[in-house]
Amino acid sequence: MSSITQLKGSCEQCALSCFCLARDLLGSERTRFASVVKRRRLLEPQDKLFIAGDRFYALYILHSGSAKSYLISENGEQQVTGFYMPGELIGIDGLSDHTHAYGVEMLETSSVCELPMPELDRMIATSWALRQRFLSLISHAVIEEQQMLLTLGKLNAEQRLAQFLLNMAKRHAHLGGSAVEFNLSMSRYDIASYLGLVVETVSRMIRRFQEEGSIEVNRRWIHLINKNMLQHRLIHVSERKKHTQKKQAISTD
Amino acid sequence: MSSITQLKGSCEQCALSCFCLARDLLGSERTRFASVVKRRRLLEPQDKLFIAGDRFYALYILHSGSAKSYLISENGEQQVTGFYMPGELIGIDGLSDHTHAYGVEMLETSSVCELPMPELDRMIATSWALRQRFLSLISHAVIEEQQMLLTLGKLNAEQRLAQFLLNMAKRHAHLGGSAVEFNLSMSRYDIASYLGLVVETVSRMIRRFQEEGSIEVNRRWIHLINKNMLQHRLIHVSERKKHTQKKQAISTD
DNA sequence: CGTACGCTTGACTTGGTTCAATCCTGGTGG
DNA sequence: CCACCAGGATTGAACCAAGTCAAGCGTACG
Repeated sequence: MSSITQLKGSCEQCALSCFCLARDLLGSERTRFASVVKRRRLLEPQDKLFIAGDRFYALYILHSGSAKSYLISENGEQQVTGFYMPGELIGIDGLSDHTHAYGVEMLETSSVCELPMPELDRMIATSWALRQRFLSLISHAVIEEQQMLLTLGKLNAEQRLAQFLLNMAKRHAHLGGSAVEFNLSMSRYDIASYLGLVVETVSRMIRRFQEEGSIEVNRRWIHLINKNMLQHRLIHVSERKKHTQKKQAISTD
Repeated sequence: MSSITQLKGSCEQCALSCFCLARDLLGSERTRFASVVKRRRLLEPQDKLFIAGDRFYALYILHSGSAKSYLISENGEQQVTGFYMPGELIGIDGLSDHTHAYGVEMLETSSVCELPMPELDRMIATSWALRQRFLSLISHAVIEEQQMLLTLGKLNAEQRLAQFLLNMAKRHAHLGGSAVEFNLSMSRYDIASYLGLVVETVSRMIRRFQEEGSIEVNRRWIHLINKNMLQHRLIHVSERKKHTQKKQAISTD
């Protein structure tokens, strides 16, 4: 297949290297890191980078495009557990027992840099900067997931969507895009699954935000007109609930 | 405070070392690991090992007792994000930006081994076995959290509690305890928060399991009489839901 | 001994799901 | 070029699982 491109030693020219695992590497270390990148794989929408149960042998950096990770529940439903954007590390679920615990599927035409674990491990051992960066990225993934546990555990549908949109905006901005206008690469079904909702609820919440003038939407194109209104929802409970909370607040001395 | 005990070089005698970060270390490496353990801290119930925002400087291994990690939501509610049992690694949320992202609070009188990061990092760099074990534990934490995202995203209250009880049983068994009889160290409130439910719902689900004879409960003491009945619920939809579906199917003609 | 707190229980309410119908829109083939 | 179709997305109506509210129980502890 022509979906494999040899790109050894291309990290120096890669515009993404200021975001990815190589971010903090200088001169010779960056060159050495480039040699760890075995190849760059080109993938189409719905292509799977790996699925649950696959043998783990490499980590990946998403170079372009986007992807989702997902688990299949015991009764066969798909639960989306995360979305990946360029520069992000994919595959750390395999480090535990050399078998992937979840699957990763591309949302659009994408390319990923493949980092075979033996080579990467050797460089992690010897490069302090890479080791710090690597641990930092893993730790960040843990924190993001914890945040998501809070989202699923405590927030209502409206708040979950607001959080999701603000998070997407932040990540787009981080990559140099607009912080208020962007295209979602995932379907409403993926968003719903990720947020622990059904697709109808997502649709209704989007409409609600549009009607109040917080956002403008056209299919997958999103324009955040008033971020504050979205942020406000995360802090304050919806109007109806407020006076019951006041009672609790008084007893918090 | 007398809550600090100097225990340098005690890993060799530690019964837990076959579970913890030192598991795969042999002879001299294990001795060296013992010197990384700066001290063992003794903590009382409700003591905080660290809270969100604290500066990160060490990782910890829970030596005895148990703990919970938690986040505080923007409107001040506590979300329990995980429980720790002996041998488990605590504090990886700090590796990202040297600040703890969540808090960890003891559930009972506990002791933790403190591993200052600079020393641990040096050993991770030089010991292949420790590095593998370390990455494995972190990866395991990621997988556990992903599993929890599925739990919160797809399972109903009954299934969440069943999953929780089976998971607790498995972890107790792993530590050499009984797989069917154990004491929970956390309150119903913590369980409810962890499972994204309210305490009343947890109470009702416990009663439901007792009434059907799956479990026996006395305060925090749990006896799993019929694990299969609990496991069954994770795969199949509850009976009550089934026949309401049937009823609807009948009334559709 | 009493009181505070963890836990349980019952009655009621509701946010989000389910079911069903319809509307887009992009791709395909005649 | 248009007709057709499939799958994503939206909308409305009805329902129910879990939350809320309120009351009461039991036990640990000062």
